[in-house]
Amino acid sequence: MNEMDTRERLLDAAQMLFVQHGIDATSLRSITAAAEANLASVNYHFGSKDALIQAVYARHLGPLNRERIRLLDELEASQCGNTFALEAILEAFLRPGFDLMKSQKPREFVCLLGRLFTESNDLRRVIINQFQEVQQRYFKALRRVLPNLPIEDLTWRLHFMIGAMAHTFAVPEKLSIPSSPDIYKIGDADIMHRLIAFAAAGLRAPVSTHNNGANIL
Amino acid sequence: MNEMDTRERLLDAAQMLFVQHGIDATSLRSITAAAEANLASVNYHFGSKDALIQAVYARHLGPLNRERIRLLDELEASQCGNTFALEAILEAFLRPGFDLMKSQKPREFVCLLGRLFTESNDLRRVIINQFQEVQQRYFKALRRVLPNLPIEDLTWRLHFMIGAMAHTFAVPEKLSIPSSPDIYKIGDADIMHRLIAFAAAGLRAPVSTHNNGANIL
DNA sequence: ATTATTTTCAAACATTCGTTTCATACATAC
DNA sequence: GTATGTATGAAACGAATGTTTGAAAATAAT
Repeated sequence: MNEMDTRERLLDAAQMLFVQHGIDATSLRSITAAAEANLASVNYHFGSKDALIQAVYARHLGPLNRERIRLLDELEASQCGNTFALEAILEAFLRPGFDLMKSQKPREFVCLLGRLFTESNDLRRVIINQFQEVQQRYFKALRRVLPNLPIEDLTWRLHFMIGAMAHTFAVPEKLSIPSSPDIYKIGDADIMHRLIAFAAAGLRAPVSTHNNGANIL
Repeated sequence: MNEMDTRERLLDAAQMLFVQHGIDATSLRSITAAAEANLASVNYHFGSKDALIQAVYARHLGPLNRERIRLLDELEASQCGNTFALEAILEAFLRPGFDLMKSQKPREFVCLLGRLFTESNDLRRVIINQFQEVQQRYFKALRRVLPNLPIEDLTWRLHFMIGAMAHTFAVPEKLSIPSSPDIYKIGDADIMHRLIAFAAAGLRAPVSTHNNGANIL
């Protein structure tokens, strides 16, 4: 049965080319050429190009969100009410994504994952719906840990954190540092812990009453 | 001279359609149809589709970055060394973008601005180069305000903040709140101040020595 | 071995794309 | 008025796209 081989090769090739040139700019011919398959194989195995795109996402997105739920279940079962609960919740949410970056091919996927929010509106809503259960579970967990944070503030701060995460996933190059020509080699786990520290502090920030920032004009 | 009218109408139509369907998925025919112009007008006024895309960005991106520089100049001239200097720097950086959201057509542009980092690799690098002066200026300013923050941490935390900003610009819908059916009406200035409070706290967070997060496994 | 099913292949399908051409209308300057 | 440079118009160009077709090849089942 050579079917699964071709299917997987098509998914891998599509994923790589989507990262490299974007989804819309990637043709079926370039995909099948990279996968050493026939042009018609995409329509045979997936039905259409759109179905192939969805399949590329579905391959890793389901397990990823399931892992996020599992880690939160595990955390809530342990019932540790210490002051680090916030960091623990954030790690449960972020770790599954960062874990994908450790191996080569899944690392390409997190790049697509980061771009998901800015992809064409049609595809986005289809896939983000699968994200709602995760979203609701973590929202409730965070509200329990941050009871004094107004719900609107929690909403926006979660929005900011997801933006930071998506940007870290999507943009491979960091900000180029002016005074340093070298590239910093940092493990993926370190990035995750930096993001956790950043987001935790941001979530714990005092709520601005009206105009907390200094007026610079 | 009807020339400028057509040019502007093409830019407006292109901007709107780019936001709606993405850049690659938008054809010259749909642009010229929306602008009530002839198909050949794009190639006449801009030379090519790529040049049109660059023109759409260049129309607002130049003034935006210049304003960021101007506000930082103004801030550094005032030399206020109080504890709110960090928030003032962040506001100088963020305000020009959020100000664009106040009027209708520029608001469409910030959506493109947020997507810029995840656009096709060719266009991105061309435009991001114009961002380097801004980047270096603010990096130095932040290093002065946060002298104890290691340079790698500052780099990553700036990366996170830019991700939060880009995500806020690019994604119109906020996180849907489970326990609240209504949509929160918040002014754009409030969003900016929320982001400033979030990012300032994140930038001031204590540096994690090695593994600051709680181990959830 | 023969049938049935699945997978691959080359070729062509009809559209759509960005771009070009050349003629026409319009404005301004001499 | 005539000439000149600018803008718009309709039509066509070649190339590339996603999809379909029908036959050949390969695999599985009887």
